[in-house]
Amino acid sequence: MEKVYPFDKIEAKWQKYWRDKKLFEANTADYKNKFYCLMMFPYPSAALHVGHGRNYIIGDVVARYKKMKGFNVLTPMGWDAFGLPAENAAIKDNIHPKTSTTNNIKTMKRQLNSWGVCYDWSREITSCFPDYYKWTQWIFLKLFEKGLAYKKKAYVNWCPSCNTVLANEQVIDGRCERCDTQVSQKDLEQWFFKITEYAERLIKDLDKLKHWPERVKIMQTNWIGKSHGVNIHFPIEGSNRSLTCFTTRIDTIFGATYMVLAAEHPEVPNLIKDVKNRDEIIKFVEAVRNESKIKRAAVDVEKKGIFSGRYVINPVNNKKIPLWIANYVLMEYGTGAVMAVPAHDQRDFEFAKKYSLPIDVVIDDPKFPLDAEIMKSAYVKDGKMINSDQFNGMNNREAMQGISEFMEKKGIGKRCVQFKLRDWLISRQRYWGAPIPVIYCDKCGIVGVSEKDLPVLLPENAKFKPHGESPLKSSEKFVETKCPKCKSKARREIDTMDTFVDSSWYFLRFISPYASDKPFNKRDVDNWLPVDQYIGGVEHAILHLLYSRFITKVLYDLKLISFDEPFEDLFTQGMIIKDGAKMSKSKGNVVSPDDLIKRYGADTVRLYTLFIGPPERDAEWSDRGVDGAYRFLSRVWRLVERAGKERNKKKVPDNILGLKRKMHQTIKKVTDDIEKGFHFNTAISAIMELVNETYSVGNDEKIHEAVKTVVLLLSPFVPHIAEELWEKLGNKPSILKQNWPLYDESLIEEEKITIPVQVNGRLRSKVLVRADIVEDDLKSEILSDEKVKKWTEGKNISKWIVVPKKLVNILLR
RNA sequence: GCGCGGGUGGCGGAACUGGUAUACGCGCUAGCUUGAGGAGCUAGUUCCGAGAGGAUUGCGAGUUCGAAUCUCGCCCCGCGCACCA
Repeated sequence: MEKVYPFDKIEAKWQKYWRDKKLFEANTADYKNKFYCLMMFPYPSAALHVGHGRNYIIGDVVARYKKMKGFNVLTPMGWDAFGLPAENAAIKDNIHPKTSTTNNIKTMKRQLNSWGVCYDWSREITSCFPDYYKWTQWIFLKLFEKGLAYKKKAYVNWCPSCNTVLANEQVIDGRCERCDTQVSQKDLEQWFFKITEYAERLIKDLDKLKHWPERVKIMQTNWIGKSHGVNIHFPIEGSNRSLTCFTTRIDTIFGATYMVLAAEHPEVPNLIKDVKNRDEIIKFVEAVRNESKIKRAAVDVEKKGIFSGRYVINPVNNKKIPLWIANYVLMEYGTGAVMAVPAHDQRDFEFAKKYSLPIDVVIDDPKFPLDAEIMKSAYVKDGKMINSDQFNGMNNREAMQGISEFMEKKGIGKRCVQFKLRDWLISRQRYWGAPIPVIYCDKCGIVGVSEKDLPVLLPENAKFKPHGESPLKSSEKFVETKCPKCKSKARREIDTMDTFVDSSWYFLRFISPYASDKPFNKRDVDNWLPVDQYIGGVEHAILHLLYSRFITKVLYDLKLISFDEPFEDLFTQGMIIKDGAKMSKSKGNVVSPDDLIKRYGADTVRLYTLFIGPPERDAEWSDRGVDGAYRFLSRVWRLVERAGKERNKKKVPDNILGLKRKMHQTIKKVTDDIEKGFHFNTAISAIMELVNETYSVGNDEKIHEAVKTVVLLLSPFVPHIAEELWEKLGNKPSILKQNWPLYDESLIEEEKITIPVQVNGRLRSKVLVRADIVEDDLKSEILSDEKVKKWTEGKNISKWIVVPKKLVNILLR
C-alpha cells in the first residue's frame, strides 16, 4: 500500500498534543454534565491483539463523541494486576510476579496509547499495589464485621493444576476457567462472601438496568435461579421425625409415589442405622459421593438408586411411600430431598420404570386421557386434576394455590423461594493476590486485622510453588503475628483473595485514586457514579458483573455510597475471530496491532475494527479489509488536500444543493447511529457515502462545508487524521473542543423523490416526482410513464395502493 | 433438554414501525492513467437470460395489495445454563 499520508508523524504529533494539553484529565469536582465512560480494566498479560482493541476503540469513540457533545467525560484506566498467569510465569521462569506484571503493564500502556485511545492516566490504578489492595482488604473487613464474610467447611471446587479452590462461577463445564483442567471436589474450610443474602435484590434490581443487554440480564437471572415452591414435611414411618422436600410442582403432590434423598443427605446414616442391608447402602452412598461432579452432571448419566428400607407418609393422602437414595438428587439445591412424581416428571419417570416403582397420574391430558400403564414419558404439560381428592376437576395451575393454602393451614407445608446461587468462595491458595486480613488466635478465635494495621503486605520473598497450601505459609515472618485483641501469639490467614474481589470495586477507586485515609471520597463517588457507560466482554456477564453489583449493594447498605447499582448502561462487545477461532497465542492466529499500526497507522486499525460489523456481534478479521480502511482514509486526505487547490475543474453547481442535503442527512444518520445503539459500522458507511458524493460534485469552494463536516464526523473514529485535517482546513486544534455538528431537519427533506411503481405487487417502474405531489397528480404522472403503460394498457385498474413518499402499487383485475 | 442470538451475493455486512432486498466495504471484470504497480480514476458486478423477463433473504406453509421483517412447523450454526425437583 502506498503511503499517501504521513500517519506515523501525525499520530505521534497528536498523541503528544492530547497528553500535553491534558485533554482527557477530568476534574471530578465539576460533576455537572458528567459522563463516566469506563472500559473493563485489563489483566496485564504479555501483549494485546487487535481483538482486545475492539473494547478500547469502542469506548474511545463514545468518550470522544460525548466530549464533543459538551460532556465532562471521565475515562480512567488501570490494571487488574493480581492473578494466576503472573504467578505461573514466576514458577516457570523464576521471575517475580511483581516484575513481570510491571513489565506487562508498560507494554500494554504503550499499546493502548499507540491506538490513540485516551485515558486519564493521572487516575491509573494497579490492583496489586498496596495502596489499592489495602482498600480491598478494608472492604473484606467491612463484610467480615457484617457477617457477610465467613469461613466454613464445604465441598468446594478444586483445580489440581492451579492448586487452588475456585468459585462456582469460575468452573466452566466442570473445568477450570483459567487452565481448562477438570475440577474435582474437596471438603475444605474456606472463606465465602454471603452473596446469597442478596439473591433477591440482585434479581429484582435487574429491572432497574434498563440499558443493559437483555442477554446479560437473562444470564444473571438464570444463574441466580429463583423459583417459587413449597417445602413439604413427610413424616418418617416408625419415627417422630420428618423429611422436608422442596417442590415447584405442588399440584402433583397426590402423585408422589416415592421419595428420593441425595447420597450426601445428612439424615441418611441415621435412617439406615437398623436397616438390614445397611452395608450395601453405605457402599452405594460412597460410590455416588466419589463420582466427580462433572460425571454426575452429564445428561446421559444413568440414574441409579437404592431403596433405603424406610418409608415416609405422603401428608396429603397418608399413603405410605418408599424412601430411596439416588445419584440424581443434588444436595446443594433445595433440601436434598425430593418427592418423586413419575407420572409428571421425566427424571422420576425414568427412575420409576427402572426400579418398577408405581406411577400415579394426577394431571390428565385434556386431549388424550393418560394411562400410566402405557405412558412412554412423563406428562409435564398442564391439564385437569384427577386422583387428587377435593382438588379434582380443577386446572392444575389453579390448584397450586389451593393446595399450598391447604397445606399451610394443616401445617404440613409452607410456601418458599429457592435460589440456585451459592455463596461466593473467595479464598485462594495462591501467592499473587491480596492477603485475607484475618488473624487466628487460640483464645479469641478468628479476628479481623485492625484498620490501622492495613495493608497486610504480601511478603516479597515467599516460595511460589503451590502445594495445595498457600505459598504465604513459607514466610514465617508473615505468618507469625500477635492477636489484635489479646496481644498473644497468633497466626495470619495464609490464603489470598480471589482477584474478582479486587475488580468488584475498582470503579469507585478511580474517583479518588489518591485517597490515603479511605477507599474513596463519598461525595465525589456519589456525584460520579453510577458509571454512565460500561464497556466490556460478555464473558463477565455473571462473574465480574454480578460480583460488582453485590459489593455495590453491600457498600450501599453500609451507607458508604448512595447508589445500589454500579453500572447504568452496559455494552458488551463481540469477539474478533480469525480463521474461525478466537484469537489466541496457542492457536497462532493473533493479529498484532503493533505491526498494523506501523504499516497503516492507528486510524486505519481503528476504522477497520469499527467497520467490521455490529460491535456487539462476533466478527471475522480480514487483512484485506484493512486495506479498504486505509484506502478510505487516503481518499479523505486527498479530498482535503485538493480542496481549494484546483478549483472549478469540474463544476456541477446543480449538485451543490444535493450535497448539502446529503451532508445534513449524514449528520443525522451518524448521530443517530452513535446514540441509538453503537451502530458504528453503518455510521462509517454513511460518511463514506458523503465522501463519495463530495468527490463526485467536483471541487467548487462550496464543498468546503461538506469537507469540514466529514472531518468532524470522522473525528471520534479516527482522531489523529481528523485533528490533522482540521488544522489543514485552517482551524485551531483540538477538534475535540469543537461542537458535534448539528443537522437541519428542513434541509434533509428531498425535493424530488423516486417512487417505485408496482403492478400487481411486482416492481415495474420508477417515477421521479416532486416530494409534495398530490395523489391525483401522482397517479396521472404514473399512468403516463412508458413502462407502466406497457403493463396496464387495456387492463382494468381495480385498486390503487398509494403509500405516500414510499411506493405505489396498482392492482389489475 | 431449556433459554438467548443468528442464518441475506464469491466475502464482511445494509435494509427505520411490513413498502425499490443486496447500502457501504472487500474481492472480481473491463477501460483509462502509469516506466511499473499490491497506486489512482471511470464503469460494471445477487443468480439465470443476448434481451424482454424470471428467480432469490436456511427449508416448508400461512396472513397481506405487498414479507428478510409478522404467524405456525422444521433444519443448521454460535453462546449461556444444564438431573435446580
